[in-house]
Amino acid sequence: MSALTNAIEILRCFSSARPDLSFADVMALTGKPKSSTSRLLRSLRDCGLLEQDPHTRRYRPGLLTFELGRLHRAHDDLISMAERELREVCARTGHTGYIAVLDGFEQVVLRIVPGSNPLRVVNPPGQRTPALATSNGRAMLARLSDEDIRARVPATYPKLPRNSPQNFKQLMARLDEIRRTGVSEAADESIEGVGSQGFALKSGETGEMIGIAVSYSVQATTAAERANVRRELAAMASKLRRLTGDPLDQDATRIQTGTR
Amino acid sequence: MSALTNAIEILRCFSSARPDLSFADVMALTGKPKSSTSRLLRSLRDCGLLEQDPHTRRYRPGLLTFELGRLHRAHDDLISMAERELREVCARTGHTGYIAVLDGFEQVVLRIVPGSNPLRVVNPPGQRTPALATSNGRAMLARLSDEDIRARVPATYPKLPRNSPQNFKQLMARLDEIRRTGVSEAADESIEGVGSQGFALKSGETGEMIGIAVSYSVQATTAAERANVRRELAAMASKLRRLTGDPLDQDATRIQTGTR
DNA sequence: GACAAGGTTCCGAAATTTGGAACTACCTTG
DNA sequence: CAAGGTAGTTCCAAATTTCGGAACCTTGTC
Repeated sequence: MSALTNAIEILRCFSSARPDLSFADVMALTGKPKSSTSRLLRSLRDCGLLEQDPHTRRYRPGLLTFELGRLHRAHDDLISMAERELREVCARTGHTGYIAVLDGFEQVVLRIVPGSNPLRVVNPPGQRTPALATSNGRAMLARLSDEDIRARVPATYPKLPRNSPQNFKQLMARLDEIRRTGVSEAADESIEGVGSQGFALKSGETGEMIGIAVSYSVQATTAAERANVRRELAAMASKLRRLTGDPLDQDATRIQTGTR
Repeated sequence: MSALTNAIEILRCFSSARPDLSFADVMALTGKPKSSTSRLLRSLRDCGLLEQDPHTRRYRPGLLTFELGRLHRAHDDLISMAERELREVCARTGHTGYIAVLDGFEQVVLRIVPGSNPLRVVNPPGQRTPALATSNGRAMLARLSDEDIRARVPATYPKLPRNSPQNFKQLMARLDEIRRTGVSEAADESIEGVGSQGFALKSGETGEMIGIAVSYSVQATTAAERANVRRELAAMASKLRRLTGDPLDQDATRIQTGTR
């Protein structure tokens, strides 16, 4: 196991739930002996990947990660193009928009477009959530091959919110539905009372994939309003697929909120 | 030279001026042989610290840096307290506010508070600039010991904009002035026509230091307006020093826009 | 088809990492 | 104040990685 692997293992211990860690936390989370942990933490601190609070002695991601994180946006073309379109839809509908990428069986929020309707934004950029429990997450999964999906879902199926697929079979059923209908929808999953609709967009050029979703309060929206969101998303999906050369664009006449 | 050191050396090649790099760029910038560069880039990519554009094959900071960079913000107390005060000053004066930290002889922008006056923001968060050429950068340097300053300035004094100190002696003269008068001011340095005033804030608890500045167009402001900015900053400095237990707070009656 | 640029793989020598144990520093408690 | 605990560092020989030159692929180009 290389020094870099170890370093990454430590870095991956940090999350929004645990934005800072003590020496003991890191030791427990990585299961490494004291001496190794000590040496590694010091290296990471000295090189700027971690910072240590002088008072509490706890560690947190360092200045270097802040700088590099700002540069990550260079990811431009696909994401900023999608963001531009999403902004318009959010302005028209008043709802909140999300753009995320898939990483394993989780998704990471890249951009948020706050809507005008009051709805607390609970997923700030950088937030990591199981892709199985979101509309755009499932839309992205639906575009993978079945074997790829199987490889991504952990051996022990994760515990998900009540309305999310509770096991692999239910998951595949929902993905199949997305593939058939082209619509990915979620309601009362990650957050009670919040629903969303989403789709996956894949660049024909680079093959990279992002998930785009619009989320709203289930109570505060009518069925008609949700149908309107569906139309807006379908139009956005169609336009973006054309612009980015998404392989799904081939039969551009069909309504494609989701996938195949 | 450890694997981690090499990895960091590569990561530090990225900057806002060069947000993505090719294999050859990295090789040239690090001066490492092909084989080492190849191995290292692959490791960094596999672990998520870098991403590779599938089309151009160029590398850029990866998803992991994005996530960690977001967490770095949790670094709150001192910075968010300063940001809150800065927001009020910027709202009152209409100018743009900056918060930065010192790293070697450079500073990194952490937060920006856009003013209502139209002035293009040229230093987005994450931006790295020589601290010698900004008002708050020099204010931070002024609070270090002379030997510490000497250790930070590179052996060959860097080439700076016309109005910045051109050599070590000039630099020390300006720092001494800051120490005496308590005021740090810059005009027409990094950017033509832009001036700024700043001060350094140090937490009495943790010892960490940040630089706070307000910047404005030199042409579009009167001397009276700039004097007003000075008063605003002095008031903010005084209040923040009290709140954070800054060692400089000892004689809180004096006007302290800059440092001792 | 030859060439160059860009990049990967191989391999033995050399340097680094590992982790147990001993050690230091600093609290807390009886 | 001594004893015990917690937190973390340093040491060292063994084991693992890394290093970099050279040979080897792959792709686009003239």
